Amino acid sequence: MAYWLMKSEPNVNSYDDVVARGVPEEWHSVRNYTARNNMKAMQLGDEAFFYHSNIGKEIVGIIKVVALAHPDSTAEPNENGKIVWECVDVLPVKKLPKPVTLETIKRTPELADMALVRLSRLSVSPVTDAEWKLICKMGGL
DNA sequence: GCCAACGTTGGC
DNA sequence: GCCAACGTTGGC
Repeated sequence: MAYWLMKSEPNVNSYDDVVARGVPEEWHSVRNYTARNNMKAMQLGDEAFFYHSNIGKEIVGIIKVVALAHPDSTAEPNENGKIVWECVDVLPVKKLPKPVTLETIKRTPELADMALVRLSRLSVSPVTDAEWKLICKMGGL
């Protein structure tokens, strides 16, 4: 069981939007190979932090992987007729009672080296067990 | 709105 | 295969 962090712009798809729909949904529109590869490495039941980029800049909840990587329904085939972009399907698990902000993460020595901080443009990144546990605790879980 | 970081593209 | 130019992401 591995842990991840997935970014979304809350004005496009917020955690509350996902909860309100209440059905599994594709984590579509990722167009970066590293992020895609991270999704291909995900297993059923893996959990991920849901991070609001641009607005809020904080981890607001937890989602889980309910379908392994499959072709992204929003992707166009390339010149060889292949769809290279894939995504997993996710469901919300629970909201963090206290969102953990990027600022807090940067100020916390144990978290300052997270992929979220080091690779700020990567929209799907790995989270270590230690980072996961600490953020859950800081988030009030 | 600016800019740093980084990925992609295309000329050579 | 290198590198300059350009585009995008996302924090500030």
